[in-house]
Amino acid sequence: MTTRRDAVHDTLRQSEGFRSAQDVYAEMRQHGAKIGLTTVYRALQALADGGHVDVLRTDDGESVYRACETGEHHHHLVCRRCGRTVEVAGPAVERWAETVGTEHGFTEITHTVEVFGTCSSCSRTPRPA
Amino acid sequence: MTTRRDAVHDTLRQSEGFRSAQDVYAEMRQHGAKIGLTTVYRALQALADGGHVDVLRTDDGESVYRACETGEHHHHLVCRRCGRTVEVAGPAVERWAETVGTEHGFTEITHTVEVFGTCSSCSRTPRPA
DNA sequence: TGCAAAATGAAAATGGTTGTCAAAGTCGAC
DNA sequence: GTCGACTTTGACAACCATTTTCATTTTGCA
Ligand SMILES: [Zn+2]
Ligand SMILES: [Zn+2]
Ligand SMILES: [Zn+2]
Ligand SMILES: [Zn+2]
Repeated sequence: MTTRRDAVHDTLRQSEGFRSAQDVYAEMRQHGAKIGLTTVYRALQALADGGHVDVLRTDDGESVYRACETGEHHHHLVCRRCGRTVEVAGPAVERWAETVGTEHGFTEITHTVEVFGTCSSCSRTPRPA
Repeated sequence: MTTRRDAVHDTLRQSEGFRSAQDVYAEMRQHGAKIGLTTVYRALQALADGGHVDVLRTDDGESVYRACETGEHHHHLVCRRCGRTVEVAGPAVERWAETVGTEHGFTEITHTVEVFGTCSSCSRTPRPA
């Protein structure tokens, strides 16, 4: 029953970085999969809701997904050129967020933290412009 | 020449939290301002590009803007209920981001950090559901 | 005053995402 | 094995924030 969802999950697992719904859809069709775009969107949503994949928004507002190794809370170091992504932990950041929120009387504190950069492989190739 | 842009900036300054382009447009019209939606979008973009206002994306992909007090690099503690926003500094986070990026061979490191919570005023009102 | 360049905004286009709904698949009950 | 209730699927249309177009002001300046 979850064949489609698993297929989407698998496709995501084979990707190095974050991929958009349209990316995943295109790739699956490329590999001969018989699936609709709507279903890909639904599968990704379900996977995200269930905490099986991570989601974030690109600068241009697109949602991108990634099947991370660890199920625990973590953040990402993403290459802005090629998308290569490294999962990173930040105990100091976790504490800081909690503290700063509490200090101002806020409760139920959450946070979003992403780090971007140019990876070593990409910084070797000629500059963009 | 920058009359419109200043008007948009002023409207933003009178707001406590982050506001969307449509919000700003609606409020300006409410107050009798003669301005088009396109111009509001352009003004906000220009202000953001010039570093005069901060931008971030809501969970549903909308861009929201805020005229912050300080021009220096900072982050935000935002009430997810009423939008009240506090500007916060996080030297530890700045260092952590730089370090974690460098450790993995990344250069030109940037980061996005936002903290969300329920402010003391809001946590006094009855629970949502 | 004259006019080229910049700003404006109404309307149309864009594009990712979600809603609709009829067709296809699932599965236990009989 | 068949039937019917329920779920899943996906082509297509609808949404909606944002961008593009482009004709019409407005501005800056000689
Ligand atoms: Zn790279
Ligand atoms: Zn964290
Ligand atoms: Zn609040
Ligand atoms: Zn910072």
